[in-house]
Amino acid sequence: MTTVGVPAGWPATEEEARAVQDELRGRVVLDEPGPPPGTGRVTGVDVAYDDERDLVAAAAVVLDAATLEVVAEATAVGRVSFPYVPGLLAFREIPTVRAALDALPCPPDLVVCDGYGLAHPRRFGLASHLGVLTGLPTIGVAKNPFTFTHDDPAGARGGSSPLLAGTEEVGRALRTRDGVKPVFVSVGHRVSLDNALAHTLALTPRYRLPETTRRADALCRRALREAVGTRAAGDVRDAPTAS
DNA sequence: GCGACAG
DNA sequence: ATCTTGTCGC
Repeated sequence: MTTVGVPAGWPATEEEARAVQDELRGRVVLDEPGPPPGTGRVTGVDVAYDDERDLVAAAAVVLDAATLEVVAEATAVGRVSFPYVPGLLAFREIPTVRAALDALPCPPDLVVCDGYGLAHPRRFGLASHLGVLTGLPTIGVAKNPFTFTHDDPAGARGGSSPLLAGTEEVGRALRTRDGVKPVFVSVGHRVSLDNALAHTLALTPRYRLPETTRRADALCRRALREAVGTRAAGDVRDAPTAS
């Protein structure tokens, strides 16, 4: 199991983190359609936290895009690299997520993130940031509309409506299940919005959330439990004998 | 100034 | 994200 420390030079303040976003934002590629939905492999990434113990666990799960069966998976555990600040989520998740991706035995191809890409106060959310750092095509599928506005999409699966920052479309609210709250899709890096929506629908044959994020969520929680269990056992072993 | 705010 | 039991329903 890979263990990750906070990378050298990682931003320590909100000001530094925002400056990094402003600098890297220009490297996002928006004029590529990305891989065709339903073909090749699609990787989901997610992270679970134990702030008390300063632990983060990340998982990367590779699915066959046609069958949605698991092809490969990897996890990594690390130290919390940044506090949760709306708009700066990437600085909290990326080091451990990258370690998990690096630990995969095969190329990640398209990466589906649990959060946003372009739909971000500075148009550089987690999915875009991860895409720029890895060079991989990425999209973001979030569970909440963040600060953005949208009309309620048509009630049937496939219904969508623009996700708006003022009048600018930064993503789409997409209904993945009939009559169920939509998910919020935005482009990360090297994928078009229409393609991101098609991928999201291809990954939701049964549940609201993409199979990629469901699998990654389950795996990173398990990895965190195991890491905590290991640490707790060590603490007990190393602790002074109680009276 | 206050409240909201991906995970 | 995380704290948390049972419960209603397909």
